[in-house]
Amino acid sequence: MIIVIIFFTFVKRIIFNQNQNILQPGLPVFESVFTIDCVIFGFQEGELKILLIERNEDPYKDWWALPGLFVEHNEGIDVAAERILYELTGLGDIYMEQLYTFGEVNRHPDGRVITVGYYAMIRLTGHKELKPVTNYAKKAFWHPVSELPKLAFDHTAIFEKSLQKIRRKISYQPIAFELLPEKFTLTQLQHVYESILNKKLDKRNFRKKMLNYGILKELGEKQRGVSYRAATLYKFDRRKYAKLFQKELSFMKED
Amino acid sequence: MIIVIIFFTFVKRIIFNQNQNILQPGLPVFESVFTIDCVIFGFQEGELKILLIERNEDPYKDWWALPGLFVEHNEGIDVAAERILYELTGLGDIYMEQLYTFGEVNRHPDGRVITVGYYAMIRLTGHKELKPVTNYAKKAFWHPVSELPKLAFDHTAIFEKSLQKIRRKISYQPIAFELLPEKFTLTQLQHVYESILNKKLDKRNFRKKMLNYGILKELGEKQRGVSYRAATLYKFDRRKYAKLFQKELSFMKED
DNA sequence: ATATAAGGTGTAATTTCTACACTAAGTATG
DNA sequence: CATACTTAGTGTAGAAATTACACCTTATAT
Repeated sequence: MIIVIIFFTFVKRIIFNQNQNILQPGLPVFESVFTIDCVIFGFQEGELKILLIERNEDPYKDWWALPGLFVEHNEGIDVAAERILYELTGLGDIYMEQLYTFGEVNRHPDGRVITVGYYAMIRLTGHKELKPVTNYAKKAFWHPVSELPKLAFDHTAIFEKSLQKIRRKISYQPIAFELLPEKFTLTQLQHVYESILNKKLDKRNFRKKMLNYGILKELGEKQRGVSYRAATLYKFDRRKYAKLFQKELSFMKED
Repeated sequence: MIIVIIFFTFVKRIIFNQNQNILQPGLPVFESVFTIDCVIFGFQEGELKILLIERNEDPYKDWWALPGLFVEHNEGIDVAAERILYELTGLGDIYMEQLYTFGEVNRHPDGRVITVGYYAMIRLTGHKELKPVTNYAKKAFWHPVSELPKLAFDHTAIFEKSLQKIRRKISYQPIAFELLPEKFTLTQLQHVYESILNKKLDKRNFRKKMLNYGILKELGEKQRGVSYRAATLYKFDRRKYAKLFQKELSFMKED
């Protein structure tokens, strides 16, 4: 009996998945289901938002959730993250970083599912259309982080971890531009910081510090179409930004 | 034929693993094998070391590797990390933090295996005996990070990531004590920093800074059994350390 | 022309960081 | 017991970064 089962198990593997594991006998091998969930931050209407989907599948059908799906056998997890985000929201070519892996036994009601969280901060101009490409999601929608709905699974915990992460990150790397349009004012930039850190910053000190980084390039232009006095527009200088970033990295690598 | 295979697959699941996944039909579910690898830092003979095992199983039999094994279905990954470290090295009750998840397709020669890296910094006094409890490992041994052997799988990359992580970490949190005995001298502490950061630090500035944190308690005692002038011993003040750490956390949580 | 709302600017006090070199104290040796 | 040796232990001045703080300017709307 047992032999028959083992035999069919192997046949199944060969048929369904060439890349399936053939692990040494003697090892207690358990296979698990593996997903990726994405926390995508955007800045819209002066607020920090994240991208949620409305699920179209059980469990948690009709709930809001982070965009997340299963990882396939023939794709690395970084690549999988990009595919998954695209399939559920229509957003492509988004570079995400790994956040944390959530592997509590009961985090998924239907069985053992381990998930890797990814996060990114993106620019919302060019108004990318949100439309799920598969039908695991009914729709995708930006929600302000200040008033998130209840989320499926442990997604609230994943979101909170990602918020902690970007708070830390903007404190030692000036990456807040990623949330703004190409051209932005210093006040807009300050608002991004304030909404991530959730506290007010001093205007003069903020400007002094940002300009001192030396990665902002003042454009000749002013804001257009705004009531009251228009502010100067800046963009960030990729060359100098790269240099600063390298310094940051070299601090980490330090030989 | 296919029906028979599916049937036996279910039978196998029921027999071998009660906790197996029962996931909704319609989803393209691929199961993967899941492991944890641990990077354990220690400080011995004035050097930063990590704990390696000599593998007793294919693939990479007889190679040096990070202690790592499969995660079981009924254990969360944090718990699994502790179990795995114990089984391969005999070290128990070690609190580890998650490092990163490595999920490249071909990182394991026998199939798709995703691994979660964990790391810890531990105190080597009380001379914990290293003896593998299972026979997946022949032995466990401390290796200086300055001259590591070639490691199995992508374990060298995992190690490098962990080194980056602790470098960052000691730069904003004074956690280097974890590597030292209960009572230590400031010079010993400085050596720990120097070997992690891999650069010389200024003695006076280092002492000033450490004492300013206010988490070191000067014991009345001096070093014993040392040639030449004995240095003052310190231990770290858990209460004040906890306070500082809370402040650190509250910076992260910030409401 | 006037009111309104945001843009934009400087300084002083404090704290933190960096660079730098000599004396003190205990052990080992002859 | 005198001397050599080795590590312990200490302070200061200049530079850089951080903080707190308030008013005038300028474009638009009425």
